[in-house]
Amino acid sequence: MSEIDYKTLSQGSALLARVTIKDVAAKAGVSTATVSRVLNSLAGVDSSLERRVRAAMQSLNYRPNRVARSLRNGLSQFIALVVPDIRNPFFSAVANEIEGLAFERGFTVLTCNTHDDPRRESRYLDVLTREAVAGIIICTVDERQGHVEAQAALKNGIAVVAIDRRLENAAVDLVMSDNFGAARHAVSHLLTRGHRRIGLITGGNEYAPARERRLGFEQAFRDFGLDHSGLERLTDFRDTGAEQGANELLDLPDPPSAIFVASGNAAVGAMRAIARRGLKIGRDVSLLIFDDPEWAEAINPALTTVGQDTRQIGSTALDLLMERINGSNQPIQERRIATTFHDRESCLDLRPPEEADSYDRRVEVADGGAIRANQQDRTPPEAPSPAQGKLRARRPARQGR
Amino acid sequence: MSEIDYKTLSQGSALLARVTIKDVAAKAGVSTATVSRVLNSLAGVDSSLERRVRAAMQSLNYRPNRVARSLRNGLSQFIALVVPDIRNPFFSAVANEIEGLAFERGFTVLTCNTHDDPRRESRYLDVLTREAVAGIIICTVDERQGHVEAQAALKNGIAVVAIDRRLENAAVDLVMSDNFGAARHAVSHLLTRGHRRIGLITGGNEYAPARERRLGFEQAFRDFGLDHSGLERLTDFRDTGAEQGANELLDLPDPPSAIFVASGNAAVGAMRAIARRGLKIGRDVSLLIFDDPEWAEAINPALTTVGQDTRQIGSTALDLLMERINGSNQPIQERRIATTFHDRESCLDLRPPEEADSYDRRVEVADGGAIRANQQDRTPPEAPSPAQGKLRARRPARQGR
DNA sequence: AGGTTTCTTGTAATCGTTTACTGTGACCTC
DNA sequence: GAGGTCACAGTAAACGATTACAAGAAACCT
Repeated sequence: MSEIDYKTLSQGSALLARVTIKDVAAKAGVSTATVSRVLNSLAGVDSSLERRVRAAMQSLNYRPNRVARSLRNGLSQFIALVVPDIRNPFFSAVANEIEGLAFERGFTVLTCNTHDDPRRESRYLDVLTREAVAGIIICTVDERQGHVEAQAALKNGIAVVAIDRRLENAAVDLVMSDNFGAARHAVSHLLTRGHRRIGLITGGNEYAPARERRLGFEQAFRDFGLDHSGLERLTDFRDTGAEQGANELLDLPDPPSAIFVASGNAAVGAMRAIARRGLKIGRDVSLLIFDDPEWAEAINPALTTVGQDTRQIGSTALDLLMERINGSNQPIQERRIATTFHDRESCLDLRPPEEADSYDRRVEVADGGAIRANQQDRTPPEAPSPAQGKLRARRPARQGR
Repeated sequence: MSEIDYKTLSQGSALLARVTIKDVAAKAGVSTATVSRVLNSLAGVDSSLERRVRAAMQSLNYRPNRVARSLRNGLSQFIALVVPDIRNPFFSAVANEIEGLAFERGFTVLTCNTHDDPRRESRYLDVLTREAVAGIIICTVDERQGHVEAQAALKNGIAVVAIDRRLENAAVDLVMSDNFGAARHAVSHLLTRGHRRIGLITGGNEYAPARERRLGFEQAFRDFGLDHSGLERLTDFRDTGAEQGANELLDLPDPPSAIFVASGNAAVGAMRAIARRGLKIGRDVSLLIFDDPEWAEAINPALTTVGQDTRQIGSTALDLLMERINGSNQPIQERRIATTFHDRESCLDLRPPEEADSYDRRVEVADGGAIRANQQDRTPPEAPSPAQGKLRARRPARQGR
């Protein structure tokens, strides 16, 4: 706040003389080694000296230089989060969780958008390695090839954890939702309510979550002793692809009575397609989506969704990463995170009223699709609790729509 | 890929011997100074030497150590983005833009969520200063106090640019939407269509954008020669506050015929309130929201919105920041970014059919609310082009609803 | 008292760059 | 040919921390 400040300020990028460990040492009348020891609270410093050092640090308002520390230690206090697109609510929610917890542990998060571009991903990983980040949490663009750069990072002592997508051939921990179980449960929900022609819009086979969700979709049909309807549309996880997929499905001579969209991003596209042709969700066509963005509950009709536990995914990934950073040699882990099924208003019950039974509105789904009632539910008159693993239709078929 | 790699890999955080500038110098038979000169493409290196050095770098696969460089230079290749909440689509869109452009310029982005907590913000700024980031783009939590830490950063030669919120008493550039004009235009839209009781849900007075949007709201009434309706609800920019505000408005004996929600986040809360009481947007109550999240267009009815130009905000902020980083001494700048009005389906036209005139569906709003037709429009049969600055109602009053 | 151990502190090397300064020829000029 | 300039390359000192090692003092033992 003195005049000097304004002078340097007006000089643009001129650097103020910063207070270093040397200044503290001089002020306290000790060596820099001692200051450093106090700084890192290493044992073996006389308490009177320590007090003097701390006082000096205080009065000089000393803040250690993190860059110098990184250079010396070979590791920084950064962790990186590498995702395809931070605008995707799923990723921004995960990012939010990771950032919050990391900060509390003294780490700062580097957010790296790859925009689904493998070259960008590898350039990022290269930079991150050179910045000596302590760890990387990554949702790779290319499950097959991503491991190359990841190995390089590992070789440099950087911890790596994969989220949401597999990193094949790389010895890294993985955290992702129980996609198979969630999809299976969701589609069972539709089948139970009489839907038989169910469309699926999902990403291509190259991503584990897309594969697993499709498999869950098909498994649900098998659980009911039905052939799956052949209404799968493998597009990408973006809204434009999904819009096209939805258009194709709705153009069919015998269109599906319900559509399961396997990602929140894609759901926007599907909804656009539905709206554009003047159809109403929950009346003309049922919609069930994977992911539970904030707005899904606020619109009319409120969407029935599969919510991923972004907080749990984020915190689990960070925990695993921290363990690795701290030198853990545990075997590679794969953690599956339970999802929550939010039964709202976008799925018609096609059964005649007398057959419709009550059910929970909010169900946690884990263990491959087995159903558990959620304690927080407001209206759990009777838990359905079907046969473990195998759900059975109560009625044979009944053509939807 | 050799056995050595796996050995170190299994040792957890053991560091591989990295190839340094010394190795390159040795291999090329020159001094480290020369290598550094080549690296930074400084003049005065014999071309044959340069070739040898480059060859050595190639064959050793040398990558400069960014941390060492930072320590020496006092500046890193990081820029930080400090925002209240990255989950807010507005911020994640801005972040996406900034990240993309920064990466192309060789910078990596640190994302810092303050969660609307001033202490967290100041702790972050402290860390960022110690990490010697090159620049900070910040949407402060506290317009009054934020400047303290920002000054500290400036003193350390770190460039600072404010977005979306003012940083009072700090000599930093500012980039934000033309909030006043956008709100004025949006509310004029409602007034033109016969709405008279218009609710406003916005953030408190402590934030410049909230203030400006409220002022724009009131100005629109004045433009029409009307008293503004006294239906303002100053809550916060979050969904819960907005939900409560909407409930209050809808509970009124004479509820508003339209509600203007001054932020996308808050809109979710307002919509929830509307849905919970079984009202239908665009039929029972008109809704107009600030911000244009992706889903606004996909739902039914599609929401009429004021879209902020997140790309322009991001790129302008980054440009200004880069100029400062490169030592620009330009006077402080304030850049206002034009918004785009998306006229969709959530606002009723209360006029009798014969009075309703055609209008543009998508209008860029700049210069304090003056209207310009947008070239991309599909249906511009006749530009309304009202008197500059002053809009006039074509009919006196007509009580809405 | 001498020797050994223990505890505390300091000295100085180190991390991988950048860069001010110095040195060394080559070339030019008078 | 002496003196001056220039272009290039190398030497070594930073940047600010950490830490192996040495040194000194105190305590303890025989």
